Amino acid sequence: MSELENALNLIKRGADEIINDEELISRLKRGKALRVKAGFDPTAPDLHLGHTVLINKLRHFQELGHHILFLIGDFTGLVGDPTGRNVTRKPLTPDEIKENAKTYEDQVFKILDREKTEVCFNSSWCEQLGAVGMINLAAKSTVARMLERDDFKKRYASNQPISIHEFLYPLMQGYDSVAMKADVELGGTDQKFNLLMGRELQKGAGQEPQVVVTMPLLEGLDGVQKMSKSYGNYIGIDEPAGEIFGKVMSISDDLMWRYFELLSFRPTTDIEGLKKGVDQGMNPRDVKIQLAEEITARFHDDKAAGQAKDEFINRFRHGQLPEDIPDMIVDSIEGEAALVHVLKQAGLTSSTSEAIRMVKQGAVKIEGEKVSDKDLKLQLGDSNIIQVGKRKVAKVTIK
RNA sequence: GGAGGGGUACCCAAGCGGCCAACGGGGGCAGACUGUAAAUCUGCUGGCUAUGCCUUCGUAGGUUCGAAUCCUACCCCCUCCA
Repeated sequence: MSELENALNLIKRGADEIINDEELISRLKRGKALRVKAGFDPTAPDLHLGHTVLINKLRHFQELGHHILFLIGDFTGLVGDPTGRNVTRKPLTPDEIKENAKTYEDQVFKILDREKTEVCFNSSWCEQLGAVGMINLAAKSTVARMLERDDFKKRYASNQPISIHEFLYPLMQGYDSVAMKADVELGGTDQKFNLLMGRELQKGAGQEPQVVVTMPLLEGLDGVQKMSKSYGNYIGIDEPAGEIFGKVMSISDDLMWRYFELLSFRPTTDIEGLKKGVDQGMNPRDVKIQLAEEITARFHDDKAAGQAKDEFINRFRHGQLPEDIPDMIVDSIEGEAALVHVLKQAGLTSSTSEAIRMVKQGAVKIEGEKVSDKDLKLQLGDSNIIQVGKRKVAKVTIK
């Protein structure tokens, strides 16, 4: 295979769509490093695996020697993007944005090479635009065109509100491409419209239009909705190793292959092999463990991933208690403390009502013994390991 | 500006004077089972100083022995017309 073919294969891996192939090929043939842009919103500095699908693709480009432009949409952050929410987001202060941007960098450079990545802020050109500039920009598109966009169309059809300024976002994003002279822009499939707007505006500005590469949206832990913080179905890349490992293990056996495709750095041939193995009777659990280990190691290290794996196996396959059990101290009243109140105070349940429910359902164990009496009292000086369900444990001392 | 529809728990969505802490679904949690925090099945899903009490059906008042349900005002969303 030629170098060009190798490059193309890597770029295409997992990608949903490339607009368009020929333009990409002809640019690659020139042999010059391409300016590859991807934008991120600074309102959500906690990255999750869904974001990394895109970052992994940036890494592919980086490995091929291209110039990565990591754009932080701080201007957007100042205004407050209302997309999909009915609660107005409070605009961020410049300090908060700076803070978030820093968090972003810390997280992103677990995947990208810091030395070879240029971080940009769109405020540096958007602020110069001014009201006149904005209106000129707005004149470059039409309402009908905006309503073609799938999410606007859907919201419009289902009587969901669309604010006027949401129409400005695609334009601003497109303008970023002009200002950055992007050769390639990456985004999720939901970004397609915005990405294409970049092409339009670049043409208007006399530039060669950028090649657009869209990446599929990663499904969250539920396997249905896209991974997002607001759905609570995400794996944050800042989470402890044990959490990342466990969450990966909690995805369904079907979803696992999707994660392999979009998140693993293992060659496609490896993954095909694993699939065949499972078809021939290999336990999917063991394959999932490999995936969990790879992903955990990426955001921590091999050692932490190994520990997370051992702990997981001990805990869930052999039913052992975790190694680190937090110590909690709960006050007694007149020498005793009701179990349900202890559970709440120790943070094992969120309310006493929930504690009662948990006891009723047989979820509470003291020193491994199931508790069925919801009126049980603990005595002053008692110190017990209390479990609620499989995942919550604490050593609770009554003081 | 005019006419109409609508705002119910984490989300969707019933209820339209007492039997409503509020049907159903989703999500979440728990239990059983298991090869995994997979799949499947079952249960639970406002709070509390707890056999009772308190808060919750857009907001604020009112009617009533009693309101998510009726009345008034206000706020917000949507549709059509202008």
